[in-house]
Amino acid sequence: MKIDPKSSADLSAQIAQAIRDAIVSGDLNVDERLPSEAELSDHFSVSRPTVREALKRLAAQSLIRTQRGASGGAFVNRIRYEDAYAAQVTTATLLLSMNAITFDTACEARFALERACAPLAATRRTADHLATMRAEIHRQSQPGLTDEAFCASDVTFHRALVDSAGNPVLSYQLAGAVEAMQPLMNMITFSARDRARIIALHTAIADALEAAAHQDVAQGLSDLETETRALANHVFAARAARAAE
Amino acid sequence: MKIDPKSSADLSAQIAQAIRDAIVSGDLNVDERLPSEAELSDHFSVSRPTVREALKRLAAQSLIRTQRGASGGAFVNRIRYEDAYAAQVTTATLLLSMNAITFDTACEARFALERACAPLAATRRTADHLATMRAEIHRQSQPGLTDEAFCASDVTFHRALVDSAGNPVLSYQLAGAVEAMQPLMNMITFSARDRARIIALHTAIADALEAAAHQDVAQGLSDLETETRALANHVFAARAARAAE
DNA sequence: GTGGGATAAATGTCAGACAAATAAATGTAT
DNA sequence: ATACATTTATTTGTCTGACATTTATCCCAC
Repeated sequence: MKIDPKSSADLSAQIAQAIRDAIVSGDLNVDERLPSEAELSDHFSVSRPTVREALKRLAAQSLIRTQRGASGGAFVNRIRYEDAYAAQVTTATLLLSMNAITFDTACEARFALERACAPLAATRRTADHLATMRAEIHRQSQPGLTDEAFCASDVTFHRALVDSAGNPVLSYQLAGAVEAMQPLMNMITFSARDRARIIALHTAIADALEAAAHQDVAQGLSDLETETRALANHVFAARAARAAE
Repeated sequence: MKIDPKSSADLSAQIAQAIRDAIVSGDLNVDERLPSEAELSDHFSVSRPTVREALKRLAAQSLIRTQRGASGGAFVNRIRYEDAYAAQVTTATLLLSMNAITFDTACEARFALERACAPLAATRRTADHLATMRAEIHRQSQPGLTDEAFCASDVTFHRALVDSAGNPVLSYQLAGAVEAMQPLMNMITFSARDRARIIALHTAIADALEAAAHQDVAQGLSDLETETRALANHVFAARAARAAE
């Protein structure tokens, strides 16, 4: 574990990179304890605050955790599904909110990914998944539901669909796409007619999933994509026109 | 921007979260300058090293960048596609290497996602994408190619396929799945017969893409998935048997 | 043997200082 | 007046040393 003395980058960044490399390459195993901050500062010939900044960088990426007290220290984290999921959602949200990508692009990706789940979901969906989806459809059809509650239910519905594919990698990739879009979806006002159409499509998807007809699931998702993009583009166009006045 | 004085968590973690919230919620805009470290330590009533640890946490997530000198400071970063991509690859690699998910699961997800690209790719692929794919197929058929070079070419081939869908979100999600699997793929020894089968499938996929026959592209990918999983499982089973001796 | 306190080790936090980089203000010469 | 060099102020980067807090472990009295 070494750093380049003539690099111009921050020492804490270099040290963080050196430790990160050691973890990724397997030189440091899961749950292994790193040297103490004092030992690290000795090893790299820097002060303890500098080492600490490096460790905090790694902690921010969930690569290590720290424990206080005797026999405490920094330990290599086993990356958990939840950590990856949370990071994915944060990154995807920021990508979208900072306009690095458009709503249409995100929407297209989201439904393409969901369609990718359809064949697996048709095989593996359990009664539990179907029950969740039916329950959300019921919730969505209740009058007096706010737009935000409608969106939240929509997210739950789609998460159940994705989870029913039984592949955690797909679940966490999708989570980023779906949850990241929620702030934008929340800007949409759903008329009664819009909701009825969406609920009809949800029902068609649930029915197809129950019948294990994966092509029908995919078709339902495609129809829903068309519907969603039309709705969103309408809203954003109106918003842009109002802003131009 | 406030922190909870009676929370037991590290101050630097709380401060990082407070600033992160301000960024995600839009209170701090892209390229906006944060208060100086001295001002922040005043505001939160903590020392400057503590504030610095918080800022390093955010820097590790590419949420801010820092500049030295007068009129320097910490600025809110616009999340770039490359940053998200790099983070995605790191996370996916660690998830895989730490055995939180199996090779089969990752493989299944990868090909499901690639199939999701097929319809879009069939519409949007350019001559450039096709040329890249043909070139890689040619490289793969050269004798004397090492297994690692074969794998690297395989990755390039698949990246061209995904990029041809023309959706950056799909590209970066796939990058994680494909590149994360490379260390494991590198463990595989490809016999001449294996390579011939894979090259034939690659050719079929490229042909289908050129003909804009998206269902054939999907079918080719499915066949390739079967082939890859059989190969990998054979290798890992042999490896496990040898380890058990 | 068990309980409890002392002890040591480690991280968390603080204060103050200096170094280095950088932009703006200032001064100077042409 | 302009162009260039110099100074100055601001801000991050790093260091030193200290104290606070948490926690495992050892030791001793009971």
